[in-house]
Amino acid sequence: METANWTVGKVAKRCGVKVSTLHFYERRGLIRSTRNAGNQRRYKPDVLRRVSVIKAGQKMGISLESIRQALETLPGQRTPGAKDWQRLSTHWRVELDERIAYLERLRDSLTGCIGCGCLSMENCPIYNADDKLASEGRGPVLLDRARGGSSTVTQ
Amino acid sequence: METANWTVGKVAKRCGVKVSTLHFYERRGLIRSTRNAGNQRRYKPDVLRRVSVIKAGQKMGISLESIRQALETLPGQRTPGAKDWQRLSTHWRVELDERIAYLERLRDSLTGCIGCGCLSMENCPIYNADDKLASEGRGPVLLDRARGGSSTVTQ
DNA sequence: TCTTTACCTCAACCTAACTTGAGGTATTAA
DNA sequence: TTAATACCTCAAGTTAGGTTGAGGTAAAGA
Repeated sequence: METANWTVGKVAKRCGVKVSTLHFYERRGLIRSTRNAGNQRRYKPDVLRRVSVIKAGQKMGISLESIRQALETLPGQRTPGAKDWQRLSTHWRVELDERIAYLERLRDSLTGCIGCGCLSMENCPIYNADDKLASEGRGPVLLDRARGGSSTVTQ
Repeated sequence: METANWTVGKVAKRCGVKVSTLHFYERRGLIRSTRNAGNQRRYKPDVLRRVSVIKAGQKMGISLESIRQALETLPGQRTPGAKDWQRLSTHWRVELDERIAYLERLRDSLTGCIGCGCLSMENCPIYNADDKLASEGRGPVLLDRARGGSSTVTQ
């Protein structure tokens, strides 16, 4: 067991996130901490890698909840090693591939549309492009803010 | 001027969105309607294409606000024609290309990481991957829900 | 020792993109 | 004509991913 002696402020600075973000991640079960005598958080050094992984996952468009689930598969007792992180990144690599493929299909459709100027529901291939990823429900978000409620048509 | 005789319910059904979504889009200035004697919305047929464009843009990861701005460049008086929609899709095609390129860079970095199992802040290329797109501020979202506040580190 | 800086909790706020519901009016079909 | 839909507005709720602030305690350095 490694010594848990990183304070929340140090971790925040080192990882480039705010202290409040670390609190938030802890509430969400993405990272853990122990407390010192004065009830202050103390982290084991592997928290640094965990936060990196969280940020990397977010860049790939993976939701915090999915990241949490991925982190959950890491060994709880021993400190995760290279193999563990490899498994994780291999998994995400696949997701990233799918995401890229989806956007490429969209791009191809769009290229078709540029010719006809359509982009219209009835005719446009882009509208009917393979929606597998898009409709997969609780998928991730990319590069920015919310998209809100499901677009299911209960009508 | 085309006849504005689409009711909100018809448009919703045809476009696969909820009535409340159309109300919402109107409040946000993405679509417009006129009212009949009984204060009910009536739409010109080009609203169908506008909604398609909105949905296509969202699939590409473009925010509603950016979509609004794009739609704003369409002719207000005459009904937009093929040329107008072409200009729009050409513009988005570029954005989509950038987005794909960003994810590909990320994928390449990740591939490197799989070898070393790192994914860690200090060493991992993915962590320091070109963040141009990601940090461009109010960019769009992809395929799903919110990611929330900016990740600027004011410390 | 004293003061500054860091930390703690909890509640409330923020944005995007919608959805839900209440209370009431229009339109449509039988 | 009447009942069933469809529509209207406005306020409030939802989710993700955080941020902000108040009120109070701990630790660190001069």
